[in-house]
Amino acid sequence: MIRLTKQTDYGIVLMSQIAASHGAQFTAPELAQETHLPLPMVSKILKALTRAGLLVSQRGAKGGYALAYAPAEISVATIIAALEGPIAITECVEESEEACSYEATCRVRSNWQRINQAVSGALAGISLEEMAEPWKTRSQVPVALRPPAPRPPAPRP
Amino acid sequence: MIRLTKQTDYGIVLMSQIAASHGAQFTAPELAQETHLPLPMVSKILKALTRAGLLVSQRGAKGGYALAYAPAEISVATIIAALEGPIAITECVEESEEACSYEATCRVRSNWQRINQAVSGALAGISLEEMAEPWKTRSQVPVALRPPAPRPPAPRP
DNA sequence: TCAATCAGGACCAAGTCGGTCCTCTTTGGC
DNA sequence: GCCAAAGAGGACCGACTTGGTCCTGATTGA
Repeated sequence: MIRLTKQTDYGIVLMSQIAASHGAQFTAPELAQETHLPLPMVSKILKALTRAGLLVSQRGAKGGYALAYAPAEISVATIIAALEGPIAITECVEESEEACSYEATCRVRSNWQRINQAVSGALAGISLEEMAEPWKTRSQVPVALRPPAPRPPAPRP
Repeated sequence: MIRLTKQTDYGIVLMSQIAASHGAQFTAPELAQETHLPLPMVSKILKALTRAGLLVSQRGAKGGYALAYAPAEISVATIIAALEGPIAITECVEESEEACSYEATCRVRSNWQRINQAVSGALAGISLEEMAEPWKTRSQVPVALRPPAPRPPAPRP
């Protein structure tokens, strides 16, 4: 299914939590408590985000994690990419030019790129800053659109 | 990762193949041959698409599958939904109101809806008709947009 | 020196996916 | 009326991915 892993899900929650207190530094246990997520998981994810360069860490006593960039500069797409690699809706859009054997005959190949761009464009259009505050308060138009989506065929009797 | 299952991937390929020959009827073996996908898989997927109402099937000798709607009326989102259920980027946007236990404290809950809408909007904006022909030939603007996506932070040294 | 923190793996149970196969039912042609 | 071609519907299994835990270091401030 088109679904983020829980790790990424949690990662966005954590980043949002940090973003909500501008520039503050949090320890893993603090974040685990505030988000009600299991500490080992939180710790694991924070490490990954640090390795990816989205967080900066301070070791030792009085240590913790803080954002490496302003919330407005970090998009949801970036966080996803940090935790699970480049967004690739399908194997055949992955950069690894591992030549899918059907490439020559596959008529949709080029269109996968397009779908992928649509999705990652949508995700790149949402910043951490926006994630940190409830949606309601924002007067926003939805990000991706095109006239009324083709009405989904009703389930046949 | 944000990735479609192969079943869905193949499903879109198959639907596109059928769409490319307007209204024609194909047998599973024919489609397997044209797309170079394993027959049992093809068969399985066609059955699922039929059950979902996107294809109509004709049993018996001279049987086969054909589209239930015009290619322009079927969106990629519809196909995905048919094969793997409603698009839900995260557990907490699933309709089943299975009350995630953190709901009260989760600050991003409402924003997941938004991400989900962005993604499904992007997918709903691409029709099967477009998938059936190579991208190059179309003079299209990308589907999902918003001004220049916030530049992704460069990987830190 | 010690306790608090982060870093980096190893490890495992459970679930999901990709793929195959088998047995029915339906239908058209001879 | 019989047979072959085709779809319908499952059962089944191996392999991989995920979610989650735990352990052992390395740093650093008090």
